[in-house]
Amino acid sequence: MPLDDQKPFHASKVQTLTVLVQREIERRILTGELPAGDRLSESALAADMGVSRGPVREAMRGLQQAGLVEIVANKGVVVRKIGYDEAVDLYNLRGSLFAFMCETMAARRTDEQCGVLKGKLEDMEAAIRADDKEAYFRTNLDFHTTIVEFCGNNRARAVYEGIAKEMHLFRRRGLSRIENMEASMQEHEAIAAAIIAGRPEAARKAGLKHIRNGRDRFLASLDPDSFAADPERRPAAAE
Amino acid sequence: MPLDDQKPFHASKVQTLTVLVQREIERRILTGELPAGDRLSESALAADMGVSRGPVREAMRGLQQAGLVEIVANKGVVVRKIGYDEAVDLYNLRGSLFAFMCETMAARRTDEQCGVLKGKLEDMEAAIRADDKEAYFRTNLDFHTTIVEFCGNNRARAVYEGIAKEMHLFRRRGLSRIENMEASMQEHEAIAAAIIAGRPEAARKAGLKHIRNGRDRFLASLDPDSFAADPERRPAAAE
DNA sequence: AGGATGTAAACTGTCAACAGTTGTCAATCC
DNA sequence: GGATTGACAACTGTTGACAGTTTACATCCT
Repeated sequence: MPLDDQKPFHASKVQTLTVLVQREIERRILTGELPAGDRLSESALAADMGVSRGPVREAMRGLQQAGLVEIVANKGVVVRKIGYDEAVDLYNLRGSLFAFMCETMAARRTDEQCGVLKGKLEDMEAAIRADDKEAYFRTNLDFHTTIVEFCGNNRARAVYEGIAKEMHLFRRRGLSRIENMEASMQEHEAIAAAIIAGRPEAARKAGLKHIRNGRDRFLASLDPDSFAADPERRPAAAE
Repeated sequence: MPLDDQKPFHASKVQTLTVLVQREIERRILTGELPAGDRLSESALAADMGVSRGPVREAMRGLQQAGLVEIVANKGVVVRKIGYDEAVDLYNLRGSLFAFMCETMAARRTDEQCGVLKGKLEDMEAAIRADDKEAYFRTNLDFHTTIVEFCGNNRARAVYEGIAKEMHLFRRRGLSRIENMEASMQEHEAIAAAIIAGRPEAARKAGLKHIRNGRDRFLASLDPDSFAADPERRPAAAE
């Protein structure tokens, strides 16, 4: 037993290669390192990470179920590409989920949770006063995460986070810019107020409105060719 | 190759073994053939199905992401066991999703879809008049599926169906008996009426109420020891 | 007898090799 | 010249084997 191993704790080998690989590929997809539509070669990825193809294949199976890649038999796996309609669907679904979480948290909230939520709100206000868009983006994310966690429904949280990851497939990098911090902030205040007041229905409506506004802001910001890469998904401009 | 069978056309080999295995294991779990809490041995399953361990392992990875099994490194995979609180969470989440779908369909419905929906409703009425619980159960399922499909949001449908599968993990077999067909039928009529009338908000409320009533009926029907198998999940009756 | 310890069996994690399929590209034929 | 065909290359699907870990059990000591 080599006792020179300088690991702080032995917590190293409890991780299986498959999990590591899946996490790494997911990271590459979410950061855009592997852009949507890219074809992923098992051999190449395996060689790149210094593992065999087994763990890579298993990781792919997980990513497929998560909706991040598509697998075609005997052809390979590609990073999933999301069309216009699907993007709208995802926004709507996420809105419904977030509304549900706001509602649920409003019904179950504790005083401590309210305190934490108020804190996040103040962080955002501070970022606005400092006109620090980067900080606002971060605290904004934090605010959402807080609600998602405090709603207490773990399955809903898992689904929500999965959808959020999926949405990275069409939100281009650098969307961290917030167009209208004040408007966004007002929506956050409405959500927090309803939750803290313990009014589930009001919280639900506020949460839904917030995501819908985000959706509309995003769609409005699209140049028409954004989804041109897969035009066959586009036509259904109805509804 | 004992798995693939009497396919009339050669359309069999486009299916990969992993998919077949995953489907088969999922079937065994949903039918209760592999009960919740059971430990699954890769070697045993592989031998039983006449394939090697590779496809089985890949299938497991997919089932894990779907929430049907849990995988612990170096220990194995067990059919997921759902505690009382998680069951309630799943019902609530499903209610929120179904409500969203009713709302969405009400906003997008076509005349043709309304016709189909009316047809399903009549099928259920016929089953009630005939006092055929089996037929009612079937047409009831059909009614729900129709809404889920016609809402047009494919991602929402996938999530909903995943949740529904997961709920099989705690709904014991033979729950197909419907306690109160008339009450259930009234709720269905309210949903259909709101959708056909094109009133999204009313449809949402009707759909939500329906699942909530189903949840309460289910919870009320529990003998207190139903979830005793994993008592550590029970205590958190607070919050 | 009861608990600790060491050993063996069984199983999971990983890998490398084989088999089958898809897509490409050049040679051939009309 | 253009389309068809056939072989080759690259890749995926599947398998069997090997290595490391966990678990159960028998043994030994107190």
